[in-house]
Amino acid sequence: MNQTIETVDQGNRIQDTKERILDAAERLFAENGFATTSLRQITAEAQVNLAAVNYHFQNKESLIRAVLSRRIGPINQRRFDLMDALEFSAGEDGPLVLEDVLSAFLLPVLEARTSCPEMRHWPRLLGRLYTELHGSLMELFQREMAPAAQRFTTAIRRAEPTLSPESLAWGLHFGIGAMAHFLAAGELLRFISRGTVDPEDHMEALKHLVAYMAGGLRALRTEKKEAAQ
Amino acid sequence: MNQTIETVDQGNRIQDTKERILDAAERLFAENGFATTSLRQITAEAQVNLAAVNYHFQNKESLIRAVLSRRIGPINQRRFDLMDALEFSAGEDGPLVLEDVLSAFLLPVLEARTSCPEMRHWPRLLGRLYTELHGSLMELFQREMAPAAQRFTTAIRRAEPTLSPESLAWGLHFGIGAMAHFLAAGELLRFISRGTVDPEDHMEALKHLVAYMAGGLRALRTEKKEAAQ
DNA sequence: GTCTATAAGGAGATAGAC
DNA sequence: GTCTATCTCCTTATAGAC
Repeated sequence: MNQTIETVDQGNRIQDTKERILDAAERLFAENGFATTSLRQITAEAQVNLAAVNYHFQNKESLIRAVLSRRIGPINQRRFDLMDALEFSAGEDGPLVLEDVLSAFLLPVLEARTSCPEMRHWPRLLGRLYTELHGSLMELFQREMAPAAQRFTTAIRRAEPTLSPESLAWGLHFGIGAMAHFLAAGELLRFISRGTVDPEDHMEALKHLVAYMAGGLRALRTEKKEAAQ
Repeated sequence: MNQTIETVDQGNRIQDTKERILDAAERLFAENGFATTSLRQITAEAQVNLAAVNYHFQNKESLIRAVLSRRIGPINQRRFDLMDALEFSAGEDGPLVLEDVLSAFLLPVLEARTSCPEMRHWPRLLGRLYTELHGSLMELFQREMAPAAQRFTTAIRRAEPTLSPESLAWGLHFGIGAMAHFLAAGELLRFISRGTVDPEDHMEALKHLVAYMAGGLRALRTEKKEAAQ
């Protein structure tokens, strides 16, 4: 057999076993979830031996961690690059536009869906993260996301200074939920819209998601609306 | 043993085996997810025999369906009652306030968390539904939710006539995501807010969620904002 | 309706040859 | 590094006594 040497990926480049496992795991975890995906499915898809998983990664949980870590870094780097550009053009104390900040947060995730083919499963995987994550994985995720959370919290407060810290927390949480749900279950949009909306169009998604999150956040600035009835 | 007769629930009322299984399953599914919860855990928690699950429900998937069906009906009934009241006081062609409609949608779910103790796990379970659901369960859910989706879509359009059907679909999807994420992972709010927000306060949650969704939806009415830079 | 006992299979993980 | 073979455990589901 010796699949390691014979098998090539779609780019005609030889992939080593470790990478193939990560790719297969990423796809299957995204598709079916962490708990329901077995190592056997992964090794079958990756065309490697079952024992290779335990050789390269010690166990299933470490594999999950490795799948996540591989992507989080580059995504957040891209976010930070976009924020660098925004803050540079805004100057030291110039205004920051809420929509721009939200775009810098969302664009790197949404473009991963289409830009490079090897990352097209990441968005859905990210969407799963928030509801399927338990104990140690949650800690890993929070640790890796903490710098980004800090920076975007600060940036949003600069864009909307009248937003209280508590309201910002609520709004951020809701926005992350909206994003995650779209990433994990975007196909529901076809059902809701009766086929008139295409969730694969990620520029449309970005436009609507940014507008929605900005409008939602701004609505939390003052809570002095007592609705009729 | 004969646990069926000896065991009583917190209300001093004798529960039968079937109900105890449903209660235990609801709690454990909400806590740990569908896939990772085994029937053995459920029967242990319910203090019934393992075989009872297969006697009362044919298999695990049917049990999941039963857990879901038991709650969806009453929740949607409560939603419809609230909408009846709203539409009655608004009259035939009177105005409908977006916040009121959203409250009618959200309140029955959020109050389930605290109002009656036997439903306190439902909200989190509902939150899991959207990302963990596969094939046949998704169909069941869509079928049971279709009437509510129809009615609230119509009501929101009446409250905000300038919202296009497509934008409404996007906004509804995002709002469901925000709600689901809060229900399933509300504890993250403690992390995001550094302990200043209490996700268990469901009146606060309703207030913020309604304001956020209303603001987000209204922001989708016109997309003529080209953000600077 | 409820129990015991067990079937039948899939899971993660490892030992040891190559 | 990669393979085969296997261990051990846990899962769902069922057969049959009571």
